[in-house]
Amino acid sequence: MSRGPRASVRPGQWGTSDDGCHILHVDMDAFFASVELVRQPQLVGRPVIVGGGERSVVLAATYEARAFGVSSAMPMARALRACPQAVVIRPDHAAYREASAAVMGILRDVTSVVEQVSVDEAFLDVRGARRRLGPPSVIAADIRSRVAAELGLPCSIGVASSKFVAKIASVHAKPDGLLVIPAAATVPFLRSLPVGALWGVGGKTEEALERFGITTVAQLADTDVTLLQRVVGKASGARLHDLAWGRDPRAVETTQVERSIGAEVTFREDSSEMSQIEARLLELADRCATRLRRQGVVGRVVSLKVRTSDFRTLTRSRTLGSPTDVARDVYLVARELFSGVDLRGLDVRLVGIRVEDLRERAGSVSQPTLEDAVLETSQGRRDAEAALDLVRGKFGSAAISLGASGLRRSS
DNA sequence: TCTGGGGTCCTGGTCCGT
DNA sequence: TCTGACGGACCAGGACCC
Repeated sequence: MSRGPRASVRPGQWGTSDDGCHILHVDMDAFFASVELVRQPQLVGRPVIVGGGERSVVLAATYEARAFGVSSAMPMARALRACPQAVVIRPDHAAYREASAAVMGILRDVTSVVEQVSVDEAFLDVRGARRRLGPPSVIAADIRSRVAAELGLPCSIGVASSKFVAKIASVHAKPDGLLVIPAAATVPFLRSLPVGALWGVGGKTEEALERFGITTVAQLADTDVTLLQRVVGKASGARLHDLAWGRDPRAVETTQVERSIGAEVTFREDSSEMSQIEARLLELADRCATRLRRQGVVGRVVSLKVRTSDFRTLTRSRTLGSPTDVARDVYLVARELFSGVDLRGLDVRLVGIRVEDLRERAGSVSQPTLEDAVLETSQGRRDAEAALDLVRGKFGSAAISLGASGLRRSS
């Protein structure tokens, strides 16, 4: 579901040699929509939008819908105005996860060096597979054939000498294509692109660069790095300059460490009702804590996000004395942080909770708090919530939930 | 036009200890 | 005891990605 800007590129325009091009970027085309077309083949050829209700945005759209100007991340209301005849399907994330696992299974047949970036894309380092399966471009073509034949899903693949260039190549290969950027053509290829094609250049950075007359990767590459650093910051400036010259030493990482776990929700209607907001905070804390326990991690920072009816986003965070995976702990901190937010009389549109600074639960030391002494032990609360996990595992997540009454402080 | 939900990373400000 | 420099931790916010 890449959204980067593109230039017009013909297959083979930059050459066909895949020497030194050991990185593949596999990107599923309109993934959620494609999965729905497999499930409902009668919709093939029709404009289909996967998205939620009026206040949500487009998650995926078929190319037939895109022809009407519909694009991912567009507000649903606007998408439906652009394409009123579109078939709208509510997202079924479980189905997409299942399809994603099947795709990743095919990729891991090719090589064990697979880095799954998101539900619909992955990097592969195919150096170790060359002798067995052939050159990278042949491997890429085989992957596309297998994914199409076994799962009925289209994907595009970029083949290049680095992750960043492979990623851009897959964007330019869409839809349902394959693009090789030979190592020797890397810099000329990059120089042909608009600056927004670079990873890390979104709307704001593009505007900032444009003020200095930088609209293409070529212009950025030729700009003094210290000037870039003044415009977009020290770290970003150096990184963008490196990328513009095709310098991207990142390896394909097979293990990824999660740095935070969070959940957020947008109210159907903006609200100022404290009981409603607190109920949502409790749900979110429960969702975060459940995932923390499932992954065997605890977090030391609780961060609250509040979006007001004027679309202003505020964040507040607090570092805990000891890390936690207990919903009650997370909820109480989030509620306290919320009480300190100045809403300026506005209603709340969204609330979110994120638990950060994660570490292995086994290795963490949990210090008893004063509250533990007054109420019950943190371990006791954790045990109770772990019991809920078991019930949910057996009867489904809707079977039981934390109640606000059980979490109320006794003070 | 009217903006989801899951994340990561960076920057700048403040506070505190040395 | 006061002052300033410096670095690290923490915090809030912004930008970006899928």
